[in-house]
Amino acid sequence: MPELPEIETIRLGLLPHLKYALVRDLVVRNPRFRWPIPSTLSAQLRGARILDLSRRAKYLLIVCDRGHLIAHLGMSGSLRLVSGDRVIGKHDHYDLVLANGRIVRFTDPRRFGSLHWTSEPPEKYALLANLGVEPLSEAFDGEWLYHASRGRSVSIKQFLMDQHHVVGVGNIYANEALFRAGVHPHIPAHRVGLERCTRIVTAIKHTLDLALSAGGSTLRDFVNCDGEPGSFQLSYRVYDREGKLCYRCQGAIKMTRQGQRGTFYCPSCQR
DNA sequence: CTTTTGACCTGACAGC
DNA sequence: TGCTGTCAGGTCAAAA
Repeated sequence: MPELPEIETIRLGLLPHLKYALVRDLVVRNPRFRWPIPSTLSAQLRGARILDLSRRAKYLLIVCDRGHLIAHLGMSGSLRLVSGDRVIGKHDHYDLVLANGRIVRFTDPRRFGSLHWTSEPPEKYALLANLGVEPLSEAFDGEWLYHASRGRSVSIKQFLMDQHHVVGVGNIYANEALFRAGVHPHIPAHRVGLERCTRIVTAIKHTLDLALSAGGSTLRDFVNCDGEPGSFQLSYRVYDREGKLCYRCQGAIKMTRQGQRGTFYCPSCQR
């Protein structure tokens, strides 16, 4: 499923094809997502000029001359650039048709994705307005994490996964980053000191950078805009490795559940 | 205010 | 073989 590096990979892949492209149409086959695609959107988009692509958290922002199209890929969504004669699959829910006949096709078996439109500045849009700091920005550092987590009783892992604090850190990266930082996922956030906060931040940036520089990782069924998996085989050190041996200490990886999400960790390497 | 739980959806897989 | 049940995931809304 796409996490932040995967969205960024898709953005970079689509950018040369979409920048300054003219939108011929938006074809919606199935508007039923978490938020329905407004029926008026197609008409609004016809003839629009795409100026740029940007990203906020895991939202892809398609900057148009008359507003912003905001796409979220949920957990099973993909955006692929296809030719006009490509066969339409069962889960191909909408097409952004360009004037040159090429299509940006959204496929999402589980329909957790969504498509939004706003003519306001995107940062004012309700779903984006309360998002936290970007994990790859300079603002996100050990000091920031330390101060932001004071007085918070939730576990450090759940804190990191809360989009109101830091965006773009999903379950897999949270598990992996905490292992790399040597921090136990169950520790209450307020009890993680500055030194460990710094290690966590470094580990998050490092893990995201690794996947990013390799064009996305092969997280489950991720494919980039050309329909290819990421070239970087992110070998999980703890995620989905319950009962297997820790690569560092040879102890058994443990699995628990936090907020209905699987947590994987090494009890002796993470404290 | 913070924190927890439920809901959404469907493919994959385990167990009968 | 085929049915049923459970799980995964991101993230908002509602409940506590």
